[in-house]
Amino acid sequence: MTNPDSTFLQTLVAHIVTVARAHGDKAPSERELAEHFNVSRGQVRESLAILEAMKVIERRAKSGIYLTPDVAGPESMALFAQAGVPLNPRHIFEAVELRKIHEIKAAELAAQRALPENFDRLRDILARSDAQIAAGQGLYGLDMEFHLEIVRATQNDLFYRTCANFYEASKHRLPLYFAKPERNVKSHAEHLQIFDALFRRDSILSQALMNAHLGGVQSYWTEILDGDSPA
Amino acid sequence: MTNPDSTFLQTLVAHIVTVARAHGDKAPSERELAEHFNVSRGQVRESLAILEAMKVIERRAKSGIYLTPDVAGPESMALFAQAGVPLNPRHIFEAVELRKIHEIKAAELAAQRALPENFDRLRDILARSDAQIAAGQGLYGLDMEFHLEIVRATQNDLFYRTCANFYEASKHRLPLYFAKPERNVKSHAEHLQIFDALFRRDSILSQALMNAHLGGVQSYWTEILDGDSPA
DNA sequence: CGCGCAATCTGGTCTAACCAGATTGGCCAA
DNA sequence: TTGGCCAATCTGGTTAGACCAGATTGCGCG
Repeated sequence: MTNPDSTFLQTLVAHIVTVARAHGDKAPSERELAEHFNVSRGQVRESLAILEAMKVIERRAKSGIYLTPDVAGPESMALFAQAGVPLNPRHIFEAVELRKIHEIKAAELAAQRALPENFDRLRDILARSDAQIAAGQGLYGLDMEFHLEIVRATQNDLFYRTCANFYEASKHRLPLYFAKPERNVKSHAEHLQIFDALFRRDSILSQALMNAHLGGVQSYWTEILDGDSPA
Repeated sequence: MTNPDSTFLQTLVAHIVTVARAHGDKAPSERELAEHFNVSRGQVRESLAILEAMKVIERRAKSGIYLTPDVAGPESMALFAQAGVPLNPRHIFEAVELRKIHEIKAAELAAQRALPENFDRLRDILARSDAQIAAGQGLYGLDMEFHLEIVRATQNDLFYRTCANFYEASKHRLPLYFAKPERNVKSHAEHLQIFDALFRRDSILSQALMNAHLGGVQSYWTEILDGDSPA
């Protein structure tokens, strides 16, 4: 998904979904897809293998390709993960809620378990953020780095990977959020506070600050979505 | 990963990891792998595409295939997800901790948000569990269904999918856990209590019961792992 | 001993087949 | 007209062979 040509995967999926709207529907054949996109069949098969592993499609030998019958609603995880797919308010709400579930707990655990190297990395991230802010630039990826490093500081690798996957999936929304300078300044200031609480190993305060921080994100999106078109 | 020939993916990964560890994280070339497993290069490439999407490997054009530089230890998420790969104590600990993070919160939210249909499904699952227990059979998948339904009851689809993926990945460990009859009876009894708390919309109690329930799971694994060989 | 070029290796991509089961459409018989 | 059966067609699965261009390596020359 982070590959250079992950765009192909996305357009492929978009095309497939366009042709086969409902779950369980049949997608174009490999040969058709290959011709449509002007690539070889092998190329298509490689992408289809990934989509199958992601459970977006199902390939039935000698029969065809089908959208995976979905047990829990029309939007699949994979589709959600795609950059460019318009997100509806419900998606945003769910995403932020999940972040809160993960990261408030992460803050609590990180305050207890963070190692010197975690603090070092956090300091480095904050320093770079500082420079970025001073230069009038947005935080973008640095925000993600900061939050992920906190999860990493829980020393739970599985937890870290889960969150990392999730961030990867929502990365494309960052530019929108950090477009406004004042939001960057506010975020950065809050990050500094959180770091302070973590460094003092204050679990309770860390949790509270993280909660407030993410609450801000939540209300931002609410605002945006109540306004005009969703991004 | 649930495909019929997912075994090939597994043996492939096992081979790659074995070889790569000895050669500075560089895996055998596609051509070598193809020959080694007596399959075509296309076949290998399809599997490699999946492994790359899973971030187990990195394919560098014209250079080679490398194990993804692992930011947090040698065992990757994907390896963890594989059935048959021996789990070490750290994995177990992390998995249970992540379950607690997810499911205690899920219990809290479910108590507040569960819809009649969620209760219906939970009742059905419990009824089937009853039958299973009465017949002296293990719970196996029913345990997973119960826990997942609670997450679904939070009405956060993204949350549900995240947990569903995670369960899918650890499914293979269930038979070990539910081999002992008394464990089934205990789990079932606790499930009934949790359902009761949820139905009475008691967030606090639901959380507490879930915490205790998962605590039991935790100590079970601790026991097992302190004992003999990990499963 | 060190530098540079050439042979080699590697992933990336494409074409052209064959296989065997799934699917379908048309033809024939009732 | 209708029912059923068989053959042509389509589909994913899999393989072989070839070409490209950059990465890598190693040999030989200075």
